[in-house]
Amino acid sequence: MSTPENAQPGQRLTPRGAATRARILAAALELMYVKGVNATTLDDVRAASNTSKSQFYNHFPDKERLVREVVAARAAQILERERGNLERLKSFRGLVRWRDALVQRNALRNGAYGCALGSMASELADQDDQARATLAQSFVEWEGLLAAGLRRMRDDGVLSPDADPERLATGLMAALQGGYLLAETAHDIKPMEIALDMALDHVKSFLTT
Amino acid sequence: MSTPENAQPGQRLTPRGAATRARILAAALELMYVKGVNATTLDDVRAASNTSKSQFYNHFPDKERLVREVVAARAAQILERERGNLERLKSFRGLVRWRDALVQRNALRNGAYGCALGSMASELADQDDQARATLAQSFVEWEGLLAAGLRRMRDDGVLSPDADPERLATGLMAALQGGYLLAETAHDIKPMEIALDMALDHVKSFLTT
DNA sequence: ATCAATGGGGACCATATAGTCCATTCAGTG
DNA sequence: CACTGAATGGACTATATGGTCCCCATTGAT
Repeated sequence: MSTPENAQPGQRLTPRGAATRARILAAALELMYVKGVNATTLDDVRAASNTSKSQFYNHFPDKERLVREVVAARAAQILERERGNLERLKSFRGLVRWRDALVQRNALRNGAYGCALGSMASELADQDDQARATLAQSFVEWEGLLAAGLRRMRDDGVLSPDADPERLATGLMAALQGGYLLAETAHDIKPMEIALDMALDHVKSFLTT
Repeated sequence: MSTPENAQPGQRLTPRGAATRARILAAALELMYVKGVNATTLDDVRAASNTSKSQFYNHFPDKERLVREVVAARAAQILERERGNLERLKSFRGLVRWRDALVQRNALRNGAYGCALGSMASELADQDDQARATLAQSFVEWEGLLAAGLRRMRDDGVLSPDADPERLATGLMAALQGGYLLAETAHDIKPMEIALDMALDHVKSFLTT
């Protein structure tokens, strides 16, 4: 049988096959970021990954599934990165470093493409409910990393007891996402800097020292 | 000649023709909002507007032009509305009313589709530079309305002299757009409320009374 | 009524795109 | 080496989609 009943997990997979699958996913990850999900065709992915049609359908039942795996992979990648940036957050300076890292990364492209997660959210939220759910969950986890750091700050007495970590985290995430969007549209990261700085200023108002 | 040299302005246009053009644009405006720009086909527009292919190409040279007119029309519509909501802004309570109006409107759909301008910005920014420029300009004008109101508040002594109206306006817009995105993704307007409230809290910190 | 110009209906075309299928090659195991 | 299942190449199909074209209808002016 050329097309496995279940093009997903299950049956055996040689290292060679696994490498092909990884190449396809990596190409799609990149293309869907820079061109957008809907504007990326399977042929684009095929060409960029140096694979053939049959290889694609050997590993993915259809395009929708590829999209969902791309969403999941991107979410995992970003959460991994953010975990590294936030798991030891415990001071306002740490929050500033977090801000700087995001701004610098986005400055490299002058804001182009926006947030890898946010742009997919905007494109898929009203089109693929499963993808939307994954994205929503990812934002929750991302905010959770921020909230955990803010909670540590509060518990350490850095932030006042009436600071609400979850609320602040949501506000920071909104400022970040809004900043990404304005920067992408303006081709200028200034709005992103302003948005984040304003959110940080708000956090600062809860500092005890 | 069936297709006018210049499918845009120029040659005569009867009321009948104008009505057809308006119907096409209105249908595209709606469809591109709920389905997204790229996911809206000319056939969708044709069906929704009860027109034929030749009618479309009588009034628009191609799809790209339609998209640009949709962007311009939406921007004009939103700026018109926001002008009404902001031109007399001169108190913090006015800002709260502005927030409430946006949240309520978005709550009707539980956040679905997001901001009509923001979602197009995300989709078109890296795809159609002319559309991107129009959208960027529209955001600037929208922020300008906010900034003008904030400046009135500062000049009236409602806000402290060190409040920066432009900065605050950009921060408010980012919070709004980020809030839209998170609400759209979560299918819950709560994040939008939190984002806007946090931005308003920041403005509040500049109140003199 | 006639005529010219605008508006309209819809068949038609070229291409892009998702998806199918099968013959062939490759790699591991007896 | 022979065999087997996975991996691959790539032709092929069906359909969607943007865009063209031709002819007919409507309308307003003379």
